Amino acid sequence: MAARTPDTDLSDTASRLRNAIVRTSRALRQEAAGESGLSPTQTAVLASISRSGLVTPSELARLERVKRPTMTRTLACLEREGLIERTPDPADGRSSLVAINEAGRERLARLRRRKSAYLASRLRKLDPEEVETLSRAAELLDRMREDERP
Amino acid sequence: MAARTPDTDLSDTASRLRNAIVRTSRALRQEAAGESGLSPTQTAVLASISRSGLVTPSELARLERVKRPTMTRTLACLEREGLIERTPDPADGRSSLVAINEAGRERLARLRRRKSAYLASRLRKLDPEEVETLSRAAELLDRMREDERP
DNA sequence: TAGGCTAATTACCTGAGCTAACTTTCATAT
DNA sequence: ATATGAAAGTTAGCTCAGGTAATTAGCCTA
Repeated sequence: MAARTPDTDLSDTASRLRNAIVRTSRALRQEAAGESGLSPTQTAVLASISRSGLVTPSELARLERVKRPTMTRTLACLEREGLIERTPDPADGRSSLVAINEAGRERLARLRRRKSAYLASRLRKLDPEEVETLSRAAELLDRMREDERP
Repeated sequence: MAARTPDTDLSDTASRLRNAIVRTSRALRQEAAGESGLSPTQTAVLASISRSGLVTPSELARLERVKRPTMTRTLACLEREGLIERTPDPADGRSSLVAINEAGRERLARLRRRKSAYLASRLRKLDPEEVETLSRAAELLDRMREDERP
């Protein structure tokens, strides 16, 4: 059986991880402001829409773990930018279906190239083994959040 | 010699890492709102002050990679909460020196226990080896940001 | 000692999260 | 058939945390 990790170590790791994430997230936000015109939040939502195909605002809010009014605002912004389309939901008159359009796809492709450049340029300075560590960390972070059911 | 990591892999890793960080950061912010009374940003600054001893607002802004007015506001908040003290800088009349006080140290200790609980409780469900991966990832994220000199 | 640089602050803008309250629509129970 | 309750979306209004521009006060140097 695997050795138990002492709680003090876990707290320490948690604390360091938290600070690293907060600061990196801030750096990402700043980077975004300069280049692309879309914030990390907006980019994440656009990517979610792209992955989902046709999706309701509520579902998006659930995916992004954000409350519905927040998603309403973000979608309004993406729509203003002309990156998404909305059609009425034929199955539910209260709802609408959101989809990415051609401009959105292009923007997303460009963003993936340019905006990941911030992290990618830094990843490029690391060993392949360190990149692998970060890649696995990304999966772990996502998995850690999965069993939240609030 | 180590195999070169192809750029497409780097972009992919960068993209996944970015989304994971953005979403985790959001989860942390929500968690913070409930419990402790201090946001992740405020916590990070208080921890920075604690590490630094006596430090000027400008230096803190540099450490946290934030503009000075932003730091002014955050410090005002920490001061209102009675967690830090300011003394005039004997060497420079324009500046002041910031230090954590006893209440700040206590709060920080409590925060480290309580606020890391969010991450710690999730870390607890992972294998020790996975925790180790995240621990190394935290170091790597910090190192990656270090060579920014804008 | 005049002029320019730097530290800090103030005022104001934006984005992104939240809750509360409202409208419209759906589903259901009577 | 209709009344009631739940759910989707929005609107309004709050907060925090970032930013820029402009101001004030102090430092330094030619």
